[in-house]
Amino acid sequence: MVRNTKTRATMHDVAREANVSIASVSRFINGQTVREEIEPRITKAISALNFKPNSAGRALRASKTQQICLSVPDISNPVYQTITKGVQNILNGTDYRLMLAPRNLTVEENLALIDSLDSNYADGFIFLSLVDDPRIRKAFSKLRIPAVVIGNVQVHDEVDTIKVSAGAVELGLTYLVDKYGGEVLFLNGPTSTIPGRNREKGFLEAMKNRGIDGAKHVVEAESFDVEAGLVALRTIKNISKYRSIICANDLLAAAALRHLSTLKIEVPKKIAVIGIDNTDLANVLSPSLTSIDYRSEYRGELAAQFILDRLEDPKTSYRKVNIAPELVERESA
Amino acid sequence: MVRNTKTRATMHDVAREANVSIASVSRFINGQTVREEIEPRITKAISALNFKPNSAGRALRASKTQQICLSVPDISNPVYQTITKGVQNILNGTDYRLMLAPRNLTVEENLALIDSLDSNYADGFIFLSLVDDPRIRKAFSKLRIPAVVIGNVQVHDEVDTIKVSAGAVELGLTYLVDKYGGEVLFLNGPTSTIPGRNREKGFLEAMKNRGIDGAKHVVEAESFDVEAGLVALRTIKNISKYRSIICANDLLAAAALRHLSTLKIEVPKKIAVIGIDNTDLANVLSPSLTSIDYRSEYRGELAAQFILDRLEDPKTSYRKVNIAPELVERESA
DNA sequence: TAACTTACTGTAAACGTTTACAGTAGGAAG
DNA sequence: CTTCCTACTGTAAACGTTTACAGTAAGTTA
Repeated sequence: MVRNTKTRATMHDVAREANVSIASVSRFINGQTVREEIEPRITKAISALNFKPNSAGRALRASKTQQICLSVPDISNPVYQTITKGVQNILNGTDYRLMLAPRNLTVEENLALIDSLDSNYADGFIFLSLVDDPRIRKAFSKLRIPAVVIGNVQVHDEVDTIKVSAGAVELGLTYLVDKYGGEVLFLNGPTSTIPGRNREKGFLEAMKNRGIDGAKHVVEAESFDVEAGLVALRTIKNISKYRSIICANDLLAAAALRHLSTLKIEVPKKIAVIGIDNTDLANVLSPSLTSIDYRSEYRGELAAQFILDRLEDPKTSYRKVNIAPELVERESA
Repeated sequence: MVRNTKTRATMHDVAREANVSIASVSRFINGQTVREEIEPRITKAISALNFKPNSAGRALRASKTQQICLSVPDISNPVYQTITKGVQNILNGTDYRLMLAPRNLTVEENLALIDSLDSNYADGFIFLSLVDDPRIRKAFSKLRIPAVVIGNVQVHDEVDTIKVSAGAVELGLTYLVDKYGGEVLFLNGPTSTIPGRNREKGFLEAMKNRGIDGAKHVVEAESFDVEAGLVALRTIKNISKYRSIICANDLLAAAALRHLSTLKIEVPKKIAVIGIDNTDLANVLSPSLTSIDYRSEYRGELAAQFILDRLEDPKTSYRKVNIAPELVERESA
């Protein structure tokens, strides 16, 4: 009954207090059945000593950290916040904790992160990178824990992947042309990123199908944020000749709305605007933003669920999911 | 030279390969000096075996997890994202990892979280709660790791705290009245939360100083988000009688802008709008939002720095910082 | 030369769990 | 009655580090 308040009670203390072996305490805690008689003794001892199992001891012995590492390019971007939230939604019901990795905007940051996972601080890895590189692919293939990839980064096949299918830009373009006619401007993010490349490709192909050389209708921002979007838009001399703008994400669309508002060009009356990602932002902007939804929160939830499933049963066959884009109409188009 | 590719190399393996004792390997890794002759042997063995120290072993022996737990009410809110980013900014330069706790909107969620920290999975705790409760205070006082509190939740004194001083609403009110005159509406969040209470108090006092009973000029949203803001605003019959609206955060301000835009009431020509928090949102909205800055990213950075400082030297005297509000003028007021 | 100091090294014991294994008690089956 | 099975139990050995301690070699001082 001598309780040391300075240091935490261990399983040994509980075992002594309950007058059972430490193994029984461990088994009881981990949900195995113990003799009916000793169960209340253990419960009592645990609460008397305020015992909580030590994560490190557990992790060391069982080689399980109960942690999932989530890596997104940049937590400033609403779409990654939404994905993070999705992951959290699922993890919170479990006894897994969420580790938020440092941002991974560059190849080097990605490599350092993937490398660090060798220190065994996480049981699973949810990976979302905007950049692609053979070194990333190689490092990734040496990973010793299950991983889920969100997005189109190229890695080996032994992972669950949640991709977004390519049709978003085409979908938006069709909508804009059908509804408004006229010329369409594509405000893209950097083509050094995977989505930048893919979305440009989607735009050019869709334009080609219409017999137009899309290249003249693209303006590329230096990054996927509002500032860069504004800078890019200011390079366009005669923006009024466009009937609509499709933007590679909602932040760029926000930039477009601001730019047009500054120029007193009415949206969508004069120029219609569409974003991609359908983040929380879309409902906050005025006019509210018509945006192409890739179900970010759901993708986060899916990723977390895939990891949990695989941790439970490593033999599960690898799942390859494609999320179809869906246009959500609001005021801006 | 027999390398087992199935299981990770341990320090023992490195020691054997380098023909030194495991203690020397450990010391070398932890930056202590070793005999000049053996240093290259260890380095070589480490890279040959691709050794990475195991976090769990380290954590168990050294009672240090190298993890900081961050708890914010709800990652959906831009202001907490910004704070998270600030924390990340500081942590990324160190060998500490960031754990993102589940949301803590309710008292129960807070209690469960604080309780869970007894499992020793984090070395430090950054705590930001909207709700206050004696049980939280009590649980918090039993915490065995250093903590930093962001915001005005009541806990014991042996923590570093980063508060925001009360003047924000007063500041905004003065600005609005001086600039526009007329009546001011205060769109508040729930008064069941700490900032809701404080901001209401600030508003009522500031109004009283002007000889006005502020109570009639307050509308309370059910939560600090856009939807709730819109719902609350719709209950106001004749909004045109107000010359300006001050909102308890930027999301509510976004709701105000949307509401006014729907009603075709020009901002700031007919009604001016001010938000609080000066989140990324402010620059994205149109008209861009005049908002009262509490330096969220900086607060996150400060919190992380405080934790690191205290982990380095537990004797550091407890710091109590107050962040003064600062009005950032943009288009909406 | 010896005695002392300095600067390092290796041995071995932790840290707090989980779990293989051997053991035991009690009931069922023969 | 013995034998077998079931359902538990406790002992003790890990897991991979860090670190107290004792030991040693080389350099310094007298």
